[in-house]
Parts: sequence; structure tokens; C-alpha cells
Amino acid sequence: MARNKAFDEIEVLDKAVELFWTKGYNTTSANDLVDGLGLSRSSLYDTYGDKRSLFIKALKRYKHEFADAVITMFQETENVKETISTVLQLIIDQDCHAVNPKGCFIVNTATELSGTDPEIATIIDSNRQDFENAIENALKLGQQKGQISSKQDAKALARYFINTFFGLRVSIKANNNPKILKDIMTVSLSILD
Amino acid sequence: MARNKAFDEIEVLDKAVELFWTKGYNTTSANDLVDGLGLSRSSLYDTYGDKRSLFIKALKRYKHEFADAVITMFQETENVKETISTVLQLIIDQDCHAVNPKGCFIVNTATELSGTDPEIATIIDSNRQDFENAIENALKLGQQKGQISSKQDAKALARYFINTFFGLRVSIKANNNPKILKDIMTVSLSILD
DNA sequence: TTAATTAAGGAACGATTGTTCCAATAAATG
DNA sequence: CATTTATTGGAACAATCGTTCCTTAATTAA
Repeated sequence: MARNKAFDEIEVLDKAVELFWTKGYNTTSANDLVDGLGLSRSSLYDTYGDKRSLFIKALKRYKHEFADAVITMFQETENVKETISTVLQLIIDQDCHAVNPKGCFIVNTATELSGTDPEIATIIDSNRQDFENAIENALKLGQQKGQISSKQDAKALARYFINTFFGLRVSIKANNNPKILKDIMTVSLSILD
Repeated sequence: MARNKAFDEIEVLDKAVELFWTKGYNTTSANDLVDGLGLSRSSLYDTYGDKRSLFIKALKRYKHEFADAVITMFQETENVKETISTVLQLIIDQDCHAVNPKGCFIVNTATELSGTDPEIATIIDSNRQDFENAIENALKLGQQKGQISSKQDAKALARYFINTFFGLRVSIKANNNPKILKDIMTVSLSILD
């Protein structure tokens, strides 16, 4: 009866993630989207609704694609400290040689929009909560196994490490000198000794 | 010979700090500035130049008004751990009951602009460096006095604490629940024991 | 073929962006 | 007084913003 969609909605959404991740919400214009997604203005608005709707779809896509992968690492880990170390190193490697560090799409969005857009703030916070739960459970297991010290409360430690991740995303934008980042990583991890 | 300025340039600049601090650079429009500063459009451009110039003046003003005060605290401290604790508590108190946490003007600017504006990136980084030096020296003194452990390198520790400050600014925007923030503070400080 | 749907291109919308400029008024000094 | 500067308000600028809509072409299925 009718023509099929010529483009892969998910594929285009990934391009939107890339654009919003790099430039943020306000600085990414409708024209930037038309150019970057390779869609006509009409198809864009027909398929994804307005700019904000597309942004929220992109943000959720990022969460499922990137953030959830890290959460899974904590859910399946055999060694929490090792996993935390791996995640810190991933964050550093992603941006430490970049001219314009992208940081984390969710952290960027938290600073840009969570103060003014309650729906987006909810997404941000639920992500934070998911991380807290996953890391707390992983830490508890590690403490039971005697892999890490039991001096500190697991929940408090989880919150501490999330704060470390957040901080690293900002530190990288302030100065992505690998030596500085390595220092932060080493000291932050030593809390588990 | 001629009329005097009717408004205090510094006073107006402080209002600009407030506006840019709260809303960021891109979201603060020229009209917002006219309304918020209580100046006519013409006086505004006559006195401060264009929007970006005004923003940079406001950013530098913030640094000298707020950031430098904290740096001085570290330069004059008798007890580093106490001072770090005080600063962490100040950051928390500023925003933990706010509906829209403002965070730190410099951190906000780092995430919004340091990737795209080299001149602003320089201001951000020099501020970071000033903090690093002040905290490192304070930590070294504390180690010499035996007030804190000497296990860790002072410079690495300083970088770690700056990262903690940065993280806290983001954490507060993600969820400013005082319990979460207190956990972060307690665990972060325990590195000195 | 016909009908239905998708896509592209582009014109057009009103609103807002940052910025400039001009005319009028207010205050200070000579 | 006259002159100089400060300040205001508002008009106007071109550019861009997000968004809508219309026309035309392409593709699919009945």
C-alpha cells in the first residue's frame, strides 16, 4: 500500500546522540540536526516530533546504550575494585587525548538542563539511582568476599564513587592532562584499601 | 564638564555574575541582561562591550570574589583537613535546600564553554591550577605537622580534592539530597586518615 | 494502474537572537 | 549660560531560532 521508511530510525537517533552529546541541547540548532542527521526538515519533525522530544529520545538512547552497559559491568563483576578501576580508565581514555572532550552526555545534560526541565531532571536522577544501586550491591559482595575493606558503608562508598565519576567528567574538560587524571584515579581508588 | 556615571559598574557586574551564574551564557539573552542589570541596552553596550566581553568580566569578577576567597583559606589554614571539610560543607550548604541549585559559576562555565572558547578555557584552567597549588601547599604543611597521613603524594591529593569539589557541584544538580551529599563528604575526607 | 505513504526541498512563519544607532533628556563643569 | 558627557528609550538591523506547510517525487501494495 505504501512506501517504507528509507532510513533506520535508530541509526539516525544515534547521530542525534552524537550531536547533542558534543554540542549540548541549546547549542545544537534545528539546522545542525538537518545537516547532521541527513534528513530533511520535514522528515525530521514527522518522525521525532519537536527538538525537545528528539533530545529526550536521544538521552534515553544514550542511557540504554552506554550507561546501562556500565551498570551491567557492576552487576556481573567478580571484583568491584577492578571494575571501578576499569570504568575510571574508560572515562579517562575516552577524552584524555581529545581536543574537545565530550564528557558524558548525561552529566553534560545534568549541568545544562536538570535545573530547568523537571522531566529531564527525572531521567538524570533515575540514572544516578540505578548506578548507586548497582555499585552498592557490587561493593557489598566485595566486602563479603573480603576483597575490599569493610570499614566504610557500601551505600556511602557507592555515592562517593559516583561523585568521583562526575568529577572526572568535569576535570577532563578543565584540563585533560593524563597525569592529573591518573592522580585522581589512583587516590580515589585507594579508599578501598 | 560632564555628567557622572549614575550606576556603580561593579555593582552592575555583580548582577551580571548572578545572571550568568544562574542561567549560563547561552541561555542568558541580551534582554535578560537589560532587565536584570537595570541598565538600558545602550548603556550596557557602551560600558561593557558585547555579551561575551561582559561574560568574561563577570567570570573574572566571580573568580576574584569567590574562588580566590577559598584559595586564601587554604593559604592561611592551620589545619588542612578542617579547611577541606569547611569548603565541602560550604558547597553543600549553598545548594542542598535550593530548588534550582546554582552550583559553581566556574564549573558551570567549564562544562558549557571551555570546549569551544579557548580564552575562557584558559581562565578555567588557571583557576584550577591556583587551587591545585594552594591545596598542595596546605597539604604538605599538614603532613609536616603530622596532622594528616603522609602516605599519599600531596599534589595527587590536591588534584583528588579538586575532583571531589567538581563532582559535588554536579552531584548537587543531579540530586541535592543532604544525606547523599554528606556521604560523599565523609568518605572523601576519610582519605586523609 | 491506482491509492497510500514516505521523503525531500524549500518557502515561509513569527519570535527571538545580539547588536547598532539615533533622538531626547539629565546632570555635571566651564 | 553653554558645553560636554551620561543615560535613556526605542526603533531598527540582519541573522538565526524552532516550526509548519506545501509541492513534488519516490516507493510500495492492492
